[in-house]
Amino acid sequence: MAKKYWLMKCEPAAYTIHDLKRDGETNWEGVRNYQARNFMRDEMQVGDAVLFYASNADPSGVTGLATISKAGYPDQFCWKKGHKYFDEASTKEKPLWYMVDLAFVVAFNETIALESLKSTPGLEAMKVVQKGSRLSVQPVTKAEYDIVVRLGRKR
DNA sequence: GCCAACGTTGGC
DNA sequence: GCCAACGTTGGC
Repeated sequence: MAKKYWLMKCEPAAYTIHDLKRDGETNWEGVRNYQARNFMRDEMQVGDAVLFYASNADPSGVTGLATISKAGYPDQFCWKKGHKYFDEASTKEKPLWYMVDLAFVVAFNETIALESLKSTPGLEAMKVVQKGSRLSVQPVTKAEYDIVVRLGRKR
């Protein structure tokens, strides 16, 4: 399968690109949205490229790059009673939610703010720049990915 | 911290 | 199957 490109959101209070740099690799668990789940379960492949996006941040924007190091597999945290992400609707026979693993690639020196994304030609169609877009895992095109990487390298 | 936009739930 | 109520997301 051809390499795909993604944007994945996370609040800095939960996890940042610097945490990922320190850890090298992390589990991307806790996604509880069907669209996002379907992308992780059905489409993500090892080696896919990821724009790491900080939401609810100052400023919000892309803070670095990551890559998929493990493709979609059942979210283990659904099965832990009492855990924040416990969900009894998900069983080992029929998992409801999925997670992937991410590996660190690079942290940008400066956040590429949402504002910059909005004003950059070629990125108009990105979901993240559209008002009210809450999807935490979203596909981006190679062209969009390349533009963002170029913005990141400049700084 | 506010609040608009969105997704999900549940009564009917 | 509609839609109001609710909970959550995320920009500001």
